[in-house]
Amino acid sequence: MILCGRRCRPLFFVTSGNRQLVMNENLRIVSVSLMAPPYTTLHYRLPEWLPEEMWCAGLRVAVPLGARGTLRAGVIAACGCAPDTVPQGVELKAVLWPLEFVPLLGEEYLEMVRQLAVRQMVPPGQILGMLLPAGLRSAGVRLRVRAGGRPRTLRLRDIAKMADSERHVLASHWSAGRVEVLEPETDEAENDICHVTADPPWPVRPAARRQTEVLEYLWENGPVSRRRMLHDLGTGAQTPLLTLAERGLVHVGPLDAEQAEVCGCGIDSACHTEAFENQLFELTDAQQAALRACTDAVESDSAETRLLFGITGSGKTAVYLELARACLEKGLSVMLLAPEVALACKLYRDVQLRFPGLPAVLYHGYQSAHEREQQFLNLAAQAREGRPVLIAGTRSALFLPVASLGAVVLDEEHDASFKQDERLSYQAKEVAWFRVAQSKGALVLGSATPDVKTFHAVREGHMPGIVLSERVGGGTLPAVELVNIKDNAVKETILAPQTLTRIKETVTRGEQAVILLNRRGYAPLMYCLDCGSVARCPECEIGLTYHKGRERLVCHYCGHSVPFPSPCAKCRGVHYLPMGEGTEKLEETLSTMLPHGKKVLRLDRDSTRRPGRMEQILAAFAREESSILVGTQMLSKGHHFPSVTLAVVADGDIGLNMPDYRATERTFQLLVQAAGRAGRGERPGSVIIQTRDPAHYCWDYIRNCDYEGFFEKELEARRKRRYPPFVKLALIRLSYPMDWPQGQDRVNALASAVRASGRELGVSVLGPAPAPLPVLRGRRRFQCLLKASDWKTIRMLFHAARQGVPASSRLRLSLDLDPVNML
DNA sequence: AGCACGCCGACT
DNA sequence: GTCGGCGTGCTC
Repeated sequence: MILCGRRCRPLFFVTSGNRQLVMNENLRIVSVSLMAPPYTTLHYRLPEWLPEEMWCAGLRVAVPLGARGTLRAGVIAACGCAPDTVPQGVELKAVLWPLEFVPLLGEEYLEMVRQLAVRQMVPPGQILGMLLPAGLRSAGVRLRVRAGGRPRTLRLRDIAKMADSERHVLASHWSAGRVEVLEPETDEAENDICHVTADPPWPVRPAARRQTEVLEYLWENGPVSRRRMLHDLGTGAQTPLLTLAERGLVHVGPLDAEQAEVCGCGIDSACHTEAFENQLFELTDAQQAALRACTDAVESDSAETRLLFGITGSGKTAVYLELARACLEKGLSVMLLAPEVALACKLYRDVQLRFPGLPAVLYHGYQSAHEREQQFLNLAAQAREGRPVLIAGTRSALFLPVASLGAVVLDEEHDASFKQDERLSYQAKEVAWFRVAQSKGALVLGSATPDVKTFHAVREGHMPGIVLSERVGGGTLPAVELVNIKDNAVKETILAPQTLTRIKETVTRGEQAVILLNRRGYAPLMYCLDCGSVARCPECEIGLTYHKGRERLVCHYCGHSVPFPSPCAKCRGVHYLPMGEGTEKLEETLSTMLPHGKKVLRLDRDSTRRPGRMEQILAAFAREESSILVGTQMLSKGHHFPSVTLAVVADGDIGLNMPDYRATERTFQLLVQAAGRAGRGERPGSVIIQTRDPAHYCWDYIRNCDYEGFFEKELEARRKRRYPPFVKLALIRLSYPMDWPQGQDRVNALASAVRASGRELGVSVLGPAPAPLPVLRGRRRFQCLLKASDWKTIRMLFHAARQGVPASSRLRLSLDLDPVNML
């Protein structure tokens, strides 16, 4: 096979007539990865109406598909395919027209796409469909031709209908630069973003079921395009949506600039960014050493990894920024990536503050489609010209095109959200490593509580670790205190009396407190006093959580909800006992207990559903409009409030008993991070952790902020129980619809096949056991845990298992390598 | 995703 | 007898 290079000229000419013809025939077949369904990679002839040398891998093209020749956008995967790679008996269609003059994607980018495709076991087109912004994978573009008299605009499908001679004329205009590719017509349904404008309960008649359905859907799914909503809810939702829009309960339309701003970066004005003015300009010796270690990694002629292990406030960001500058000065690109939009924005702002005028770009998922498209195009152009850029963003920025990547920095590398994404499940660390490996750059992992696997790699000598052990500016670590709540006398709240006292003292002094409770809603369990049953989700069999403000019982796994009050599903009774306590109730309880005039704010997924709400809440708390902020783990990340002197972890045990080998590790990380919220200002802070198990080994390490001690203990436990980093772990998830009678038999049959090939390949197979959530969204779920010495064997096993399931089967199986949550 | 082809209920 | 429902299957 002959692959054309970037500037694709035919690789060779053969002068003798006949042979040249044969060669040209070969060169005139390309394979195209479709970026829209069916996402396959298909072969096409190159058309005679455009010059041969313009086609090359990475070029986006429009191709006809199917009997009616409807157009799809695709990317040329390879040029000059041998005719024998084309399946027999298919008549090749011709590529219709290119979508651009120069290829959007370079060879390195295509290689990344191929790798991802292999790893996810999906066609490359599907990967492209996920990585490129919508406008760049649409065949709906128009061409503006400036030739002769007045310019005309034509759609690509008009070209499909043209006579050959006409196409040749157009082609000559194209080659002479008289044609411009216009952006695809913006799809109104795609551009209209719908979101709820008021918190529940909403003033809607109970009889208006469709309106309630729309509101609940939007509440559950956040701002979504009208297209997606109608797709999910059916076109029947159109009328109720318009009614709601008219009544002002729902906003429909493009997000205006102000809202878009607040959606992503309003956080800047809400939180004080750390005082870089004082700290950053002079690096401490430790920071200098860390910086040197990182720049060495950039300069070496192989790709290298560094762990930057530093407690909160030890000045990691300053090192990142100096590293970024060093890279740019050498003409290399840099990516600074954070696990959350707000943190990414903060990094970006830090860059702007520190190095005004540097070519920096902010990229995250909350930007408009058009914005992302422009960014992608811009970066691709810079990459083609080899100009270095600095990208600050969330992990989705990993997939932007850049030239000569000097370094990728993953801040908070232990964060689980570096693994998961709704559309694409990937390990940011692995993709980042792949990208720096391509350019022999450096991967810098930063964390105060590194992933156990990462730290193990350091200990084993696979990567150098750099320690920043002192807080810049000499702030002290907060004192950590355990409160036993096993025999809590006060039943109304999970907060023990002494905790309450401490909270009251704090707010009376005019200081602030944050309270972490990792359960949203009002009450996680609703107990029917008439029949003694607990309200459960009909789809998931999981307990429904009472949301008081919303007047509904909600399933936290699938989002299904029922109005409350409504009769018990079992006995039609109407008397319930709410049990347990979520953030909503804690907020309510606390506000009745505080001294007069002291207020409570709440930060969780429910209070921040409307665009901009999170920033408003954080800003109000930063302005000290309230004394207490109650919230889920959302509030443990990176925010900096100088007046907070007390952090309370209301239930330190959540997570310790989860069915996940990483539960302890994650509890440790979360709690250390939460502890970092207190005492970041002038006044010393303290932390209270409430627990039913004060003897658990992890508390001592948390109290002393002793990561390494914790690491040793945890590693020993994993060695004993054969968990990563000592083995590779994967989960095969199986599910079938509950109404499928043969389901159980099929699962059993598949399971014995998997166990058999497991024995053959040396993979230990556990299960299948019912998943921790045995029923979800109407499907019964099982999982098989696989332990092997390498990933390849696991993939082989999964491939074999999937071969054994007919395509028509209602049994679904998916492979999760190194599962982040085992639920 | 579209759009074909292909087998079973309420109509001229 | 036909029109039409949407259940599988393919697209170079």
